[in-house]
Amino acid sequence: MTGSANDNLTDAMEKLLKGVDHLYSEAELKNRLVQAAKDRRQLRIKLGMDPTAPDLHLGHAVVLRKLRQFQDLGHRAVLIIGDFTAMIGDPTGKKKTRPVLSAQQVEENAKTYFAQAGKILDTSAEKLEIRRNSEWLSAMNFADALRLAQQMTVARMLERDTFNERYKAGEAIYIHEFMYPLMQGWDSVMIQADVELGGTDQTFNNLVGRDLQAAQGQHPQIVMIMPILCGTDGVQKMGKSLGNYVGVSESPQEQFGKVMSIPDSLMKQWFELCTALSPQEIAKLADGNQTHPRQAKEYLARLIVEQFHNASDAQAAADDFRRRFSEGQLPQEIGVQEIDPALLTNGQLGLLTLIKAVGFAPSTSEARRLVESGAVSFDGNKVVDPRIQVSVSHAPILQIGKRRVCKVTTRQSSA
RNA sequence: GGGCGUGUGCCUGAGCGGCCAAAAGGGACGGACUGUAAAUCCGUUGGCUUAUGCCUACGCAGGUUCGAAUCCUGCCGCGCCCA
Repeated sequence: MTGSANDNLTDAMEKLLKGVDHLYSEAELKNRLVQAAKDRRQLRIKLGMDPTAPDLHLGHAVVLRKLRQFQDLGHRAVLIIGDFTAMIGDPTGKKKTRPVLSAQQVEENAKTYFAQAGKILDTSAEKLEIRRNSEWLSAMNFADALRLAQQMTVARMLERDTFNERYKAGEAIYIHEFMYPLMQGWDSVMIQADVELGGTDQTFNNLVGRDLQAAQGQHPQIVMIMPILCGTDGVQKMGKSLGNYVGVSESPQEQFGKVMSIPDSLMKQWFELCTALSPQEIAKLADGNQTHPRQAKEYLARLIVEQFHNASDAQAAADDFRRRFSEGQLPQEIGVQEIDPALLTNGQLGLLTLIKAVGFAPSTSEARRLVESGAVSFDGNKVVDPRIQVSVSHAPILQIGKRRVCKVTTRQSSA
């Protein structure tokens, strides 16, 4: 009994430590796991979500996957919807004041969030608890807030990188920004978190939670920090606004293609943070002498697509990719775009108009540029003259570059 | 409250009253080469039913000029310094 319990613990620790950037602290986590097993109690694993960004990508998935591991070991994920803290916004940079979200917007964003997070998390009731921090934060009055502020010194606040840098650079730091870490830390107190997960940018906030809990006589939470995933450009961290992300709800084709486009230098990190492969397997795949980089990348792409779709979708995406980009052929399935018959004059319309109508270019000028630069082919023939008129009665294929292809038909006037 | 400074295209950042749809770099897009990798090279990068044409653009509103992103006035935003 003791022997196998120990083995379980070792296994669990090994699993939980994989891919972790920082852990405060390993010893505490181990003790907490042992104690929980003894008390037959689930650990409460906290993760905060920002209700303004409902589009999840691979970067979010890194932390969510870690949370899932805890769930698989029997623990309970406690997701905090930061509806109250969203009024401030995490002061990671100099952003304009966030618009206050209505309760309804928060609700909708949360719904979208869970629809996506559900692809990764175990959503069964005993493994997942969802809370909103307005629940306790909006009930606090000024005196409560002051008591909370008493727990922290300015010097301590200024340790935080973003504050430190801004302070040294002489940039403005508003007092209310100091409240953010305190509020987030208070969340930990209120839900009695055992562990809080987060990316490296959350280190300070999460550690504040530890202090506040200790001051309230709770066992301070263990803080587990995951690395920030690099985006497809291989330079900046993955983010929606940077356009270098792979979204969890994108199509298998899109996900596959995006993964294939990452720089080789990024593969190792992605294998580590986005797949369940062992370090040994990863070492083999990341070594160009043992595995051809293209091979390795294709495998990576499949593993990732599988997580958000399924194995056969991943296979299909791989086949499609090969066909289109390696062999330069048209895809198996070509999407059909219908255009408004009103655009036709004597059964024809200008090529530029067509390109715009099917959404391949945002403006006629852009369409013109594409044509003039030799990117466009119609009906299998390259077209360079922007003035050409075409007919679409035979459902011709329009292609721009390698990625944009469609079959064009006219919409049947049904009304 | 006072003083000084600043506000340009997706971003950074030049810009003499005319030659500015606006230098340069980045990014993005298209092409060549490839493994939709990296590196390199070429082209494009406000809009307009298709244009040696027109329209809209340099924080906002006015003004001075034949003519303004460039000068003047007011307003707004941002930053620094003094109080």
